[in-house]
Amino acid sequence: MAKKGQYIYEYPHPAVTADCVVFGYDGKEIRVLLIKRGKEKEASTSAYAGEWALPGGFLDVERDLTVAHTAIRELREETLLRLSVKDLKEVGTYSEIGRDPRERVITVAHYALVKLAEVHSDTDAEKAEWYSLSDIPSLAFDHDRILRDTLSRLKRDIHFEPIGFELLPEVFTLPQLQNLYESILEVKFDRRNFANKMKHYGILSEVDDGTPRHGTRTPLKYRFDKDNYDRLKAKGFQLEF
Amino acid sequence: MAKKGQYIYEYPHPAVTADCVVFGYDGKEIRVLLIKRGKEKEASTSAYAGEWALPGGFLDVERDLTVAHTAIRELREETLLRLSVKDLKEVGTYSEIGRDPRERVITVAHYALVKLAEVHSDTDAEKAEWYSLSDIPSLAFDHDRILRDTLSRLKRDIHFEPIGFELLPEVFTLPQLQNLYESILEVKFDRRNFANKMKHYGILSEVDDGTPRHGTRTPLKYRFDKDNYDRLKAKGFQLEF
DNA sequence: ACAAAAGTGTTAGGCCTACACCCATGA
DNA sequence: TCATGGGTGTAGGCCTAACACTTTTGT
Repeated sequence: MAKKGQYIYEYPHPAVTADCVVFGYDGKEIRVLLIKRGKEKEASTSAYAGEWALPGGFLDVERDLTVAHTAIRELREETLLRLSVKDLKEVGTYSEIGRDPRERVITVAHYALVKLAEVHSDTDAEKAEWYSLSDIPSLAFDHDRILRDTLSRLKRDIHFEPIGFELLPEVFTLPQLQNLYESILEVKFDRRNFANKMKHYGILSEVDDGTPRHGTRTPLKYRFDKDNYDRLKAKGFQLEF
Repeated sequence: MAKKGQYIYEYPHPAVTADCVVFGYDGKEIRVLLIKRGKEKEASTSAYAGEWALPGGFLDVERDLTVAHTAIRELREETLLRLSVKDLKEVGTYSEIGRDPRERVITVAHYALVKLAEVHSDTDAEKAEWYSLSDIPSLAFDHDRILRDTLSRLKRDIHFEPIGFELLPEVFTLPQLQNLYESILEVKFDRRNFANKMKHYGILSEVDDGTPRHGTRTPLKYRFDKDNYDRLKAKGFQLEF
């Protein structure tokens, strides 16, 4: 962060922060990465000390190229998770007077999808934790609202974006994919129709891992066909459900 | 605005502005409201003096409840257009270092749809002007980019929102509605299919204005059935095109 | 042995798309 | 009278949704 000192303006300026809702999928349900705010009395930074919050922090006016950069920097510092700006989607701005008790703070909320299995071990640093959606504690500031809004956004985006790509491991099964959609949208699909539709899009390629497969009890493995997906997306499509 | 003085912070703070892309429909094409930036040397406010820009301005840290309030306040001051916060949709945040030559300025872009016919006369105040999309001058700051982004957003939103409600007068004709969709999406539709689909949704009610209508040369008049629309929207629908 | 998980194909109905003619008005 | 604009209906194709049985594994 820029060094502490005296910064003088002719008119009052707000502080700006970036927050990030990081979603992961543990194979069963969607989880969200939360951090525990430091209890230490660090002067003015102790608002909502000890409470859970979305990862995020103050814009470094002199160094952060955009607020998205703020978000990834804070994410790295607070949770050791290394994302890049293109992994983030902007959700919206929260600017109500009084949303931060210290001073006027405007935050820009983002969200990101990560392959939980692959980052899991990196992120137990410090005080970050993956919470199941059904189990979210009450959050600092207006972060409850931000999380709710972001969830609706995710539900909408899932129709247009390859959510599966980003939340599932490289190789996955159809039941996993279906379960992912079902848990985000909170609905149930017919197995056969789901498979038909997915195969029809032509964005899945079967992975032959050698195992002979006698029965059908063990699901087939697939991988996303990124090329086909990109081609499809370019022509403007949507995954219907 | 808050009174001028000396405002001191321990860390540098950015300035925050809100901008607004106001779309209107003149019965033929979509237009955008632009303002001409003051030429007068008002100290630091003279960036891009004399150029066209989106209406907008600085957040009043002490008085604007949210950045959306900033947008409607500035809109009123600069163009005499009176909108309310619920008329605005947030498009996104623009925060690149250097996007404003004066200091670090982060802007939150919004858009609004207005019934051009009904506000037209109020807005010729000062230096505001409605520009056809095919005729946009080059704009101050990164406002070109903001406008482009907002247009794509509008094209997306049109599938989910009752754009017609907000851009057309109370009473309108099917050809008008079709032309509106066609000019936003830059495509052409089959007249019969368009009419079938629209009527099928059940959100149009025919307006009987007494005229006997011999031929079919004069189009029928309709009004949106807001109740039906809201009901439809609540169950989650989308206008397909 | 029984319950749970996964693979697979067909049919009916609805929605989208393509398409042509008639009438009235204004030039 | 001719061109333009606007209203109207239908048939075919595609996509969606509903639906049952078999196999295997684990308990």
